[in-house]
Amino acid sequence: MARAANPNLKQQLADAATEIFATHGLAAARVSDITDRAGTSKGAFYLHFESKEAAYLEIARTFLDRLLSLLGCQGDVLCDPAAPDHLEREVAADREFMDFLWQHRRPLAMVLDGAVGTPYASMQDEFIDSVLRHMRSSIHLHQRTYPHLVNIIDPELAATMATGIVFMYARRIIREHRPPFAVEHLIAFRALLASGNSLVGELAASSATSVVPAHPAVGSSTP
Amino acid sequence: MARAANPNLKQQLADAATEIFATHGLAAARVSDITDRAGTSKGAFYLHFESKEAAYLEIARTFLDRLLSLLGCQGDVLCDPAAPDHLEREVAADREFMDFLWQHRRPLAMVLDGAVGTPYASMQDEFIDSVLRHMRSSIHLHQRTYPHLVNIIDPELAATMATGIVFMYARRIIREHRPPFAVEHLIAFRALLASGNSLVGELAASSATSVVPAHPAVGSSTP
DNA sequence: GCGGTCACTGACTGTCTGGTCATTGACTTT
DNA sequence: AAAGTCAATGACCAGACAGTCAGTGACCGC
Repeated sequence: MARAANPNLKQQLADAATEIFATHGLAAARVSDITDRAGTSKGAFYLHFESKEAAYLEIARTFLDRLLSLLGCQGDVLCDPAAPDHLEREVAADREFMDFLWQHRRPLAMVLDGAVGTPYASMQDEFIDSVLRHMRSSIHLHQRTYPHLVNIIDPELAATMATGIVFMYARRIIREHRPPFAVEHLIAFRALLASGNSLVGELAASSATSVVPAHPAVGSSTP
Repeated sequence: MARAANPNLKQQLADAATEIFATHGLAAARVSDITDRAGTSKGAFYLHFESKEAAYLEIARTFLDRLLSLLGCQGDVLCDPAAPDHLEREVAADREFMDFLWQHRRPLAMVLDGAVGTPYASMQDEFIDSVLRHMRSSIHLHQRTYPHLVNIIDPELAATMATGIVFMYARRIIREHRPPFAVEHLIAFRALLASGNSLVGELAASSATSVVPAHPAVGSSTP
């Protein structure tokens, strides 16, 4: 054996690359920017990464896989809307998700902003699609808990709105570098759905005539 | 006088540049890509634009100014929520706005995706801020028309949700190159607000006990 | 403390592209 | 039709940067 490799070097390079990709984008990022920031040399970079593009791909993939894994786990935990602590679990899951985005705001910025004009531009779409799918299935579960929900709002609109809230949150943490108060927006949105459901329920109960048909689901958008 | 300049050349160059910037981003766009697409020479490009960056700035600025102008005009037209045709006007304004984004989807893509790592990256924020401001004032007007609205939803959350819907729409037209059915989502969202307002109103009327305090505005987020 | 291995270095190369400018030739004026 | 003007061209230049590789010396086993 000879001198041992620095076990942290690849991670240092990945961290530096994440920051540079997030602020400059893939095309404008210089490998020398990355190695300067990591306090190492260009040669070291190419010992650990095939190319600048390969480094981008590896870092972005790792981030997206973690995100998908988190959303997958949440889906498993929340799959039973009849559980007594389901609401608490859901709020906890939302907070965990928003916190995940906050903790990973640099790779998030990199994926959302960094790869225009490259074969990796589709990663932004992958992020949006993942969140949208997650929200669709989440809203689908809500429909079991809140029986009147389907009379109030088209599920696709609700999922789009929830995803839009997440996206607005993402843009804000990317820009302001601090967690905005808007963490609560997603939770508030869910509370709104619950509120709407119980309002319709109470109204149906207190009124002789069924009012529900007068308020059909708005925004039905199945093409 | 000598030979006359081609009066369309600058516009041809701007159109080509918009497309190239939208697909490649500012950093990765080549001036030769632009001139090839416009069917002209590099020299001609520099007769009309100071530099690649200046061309980006001019095109993006023109787009954003048109957007601001549209939103400003809409604000003027809609400032009287007591007008009898106010609802129709509002729906028309929303459709006009969504259609504007569709018609200008290439400069939109350019502004949203194209300028990471340059001094022009802030234009994406300018777009979001403009829409958010527009939605805030729009929701503010709703509060006069729908007196119970303030009991249902925090105005800031509502504005964020509306902006999120617009953003989701923008991302979709950029990706799919065809107007999604989601044009109706914004209009449906407004209908939802109206619906919620009348539900609370009906419930308050039909119930002896005031139910409204049981459903305070959710997501109050004034920091 | 010596020889061997290999992680790491950074000067160097080739390529790519933003921007320039001498030249061309289309069109006008006389 | 000759002279003059200037829009437009594209070969060229200079600088920047991705990626290479011969060299260095830190660390290991002996």
